[in-house]
Amino acid sequence: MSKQQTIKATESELEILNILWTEGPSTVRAVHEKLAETKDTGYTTTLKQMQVMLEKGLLSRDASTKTHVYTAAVNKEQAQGQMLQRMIETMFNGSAMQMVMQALGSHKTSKAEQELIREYLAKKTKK
Amino acid sequence: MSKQQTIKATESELEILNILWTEGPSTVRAVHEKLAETKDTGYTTTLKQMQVMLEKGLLSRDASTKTHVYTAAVNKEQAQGQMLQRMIETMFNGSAMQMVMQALGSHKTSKAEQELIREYLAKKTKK
DNA sequence: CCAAATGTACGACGATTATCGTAATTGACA
DNA sequence: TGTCAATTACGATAATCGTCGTACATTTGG
Repeated sequence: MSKQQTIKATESELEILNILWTEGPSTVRAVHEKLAETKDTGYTTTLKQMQVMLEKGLLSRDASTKTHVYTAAVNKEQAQGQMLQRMIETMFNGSAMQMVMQALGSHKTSKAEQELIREYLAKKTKK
Repeated sequence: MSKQQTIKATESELEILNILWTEGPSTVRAVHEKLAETKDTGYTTTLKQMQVMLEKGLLSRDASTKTHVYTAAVNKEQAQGQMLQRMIETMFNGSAMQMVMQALGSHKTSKAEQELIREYLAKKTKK
């Protein structure tokens, strides 16, 4: 069991990881098509990125058929937690609350979202 | 008022920005000393980074005296908001709640912190 | 007034990123 | 079974990052 010390990924890599996390094991073409919805880069770019990510241990793949199938090799929750933690440390002086407040205060977070968060916390408190 | 389109900063730059945000206008030496508490790089490295950040418009400076004084040129709340938003979009499928849940679920977030967040939200709800 | 000491400027270097062109491979099917 | 369209492999390139050595500039204390 290769314990992944610290997960380090760039913005682009995170995008790819997220696609794999939500879509499950996918081909390069599938990932690329998903990416193409928001950005405009060539197929080989995506391919290369995923090959590099494989090298780094961020992805794994099944190469038994012509069209390889890639899978996220890092745990979603763990990766998210680490990213968040890093952000909290470098930008919010280590305070998760400051970060949550910023997230809730932002106009980009909808009222509905805020309401959901409150409910979640209420439930968590009550338990 | 030069509208900063999108604030883009690396991890290192964020560290420097955060120091300036909390300490206020500072000299390179002051920033470097603060940085030295956690990392171990040379003075000129910090200097160069800050010069690059000046170039990029992330910092401004008063060079009227020998020892220049640098100031964060980007708004703290705006920068934090953008970073958060980007993270929410690329890693949490656009859901702030998913992010908050992850942050609260992490064992790195202390009970005390969680309690504070609950209080904050309770107050916000009551109002 | 001049020599340390303290700062800044400049540029270089290796590593990594994002991007892509082109070559090699392979599997399906006519 | 040979061809062709799709896919992967293999660099190459330009940009950015983090790092620092070294040269140049400027105070300031003796």
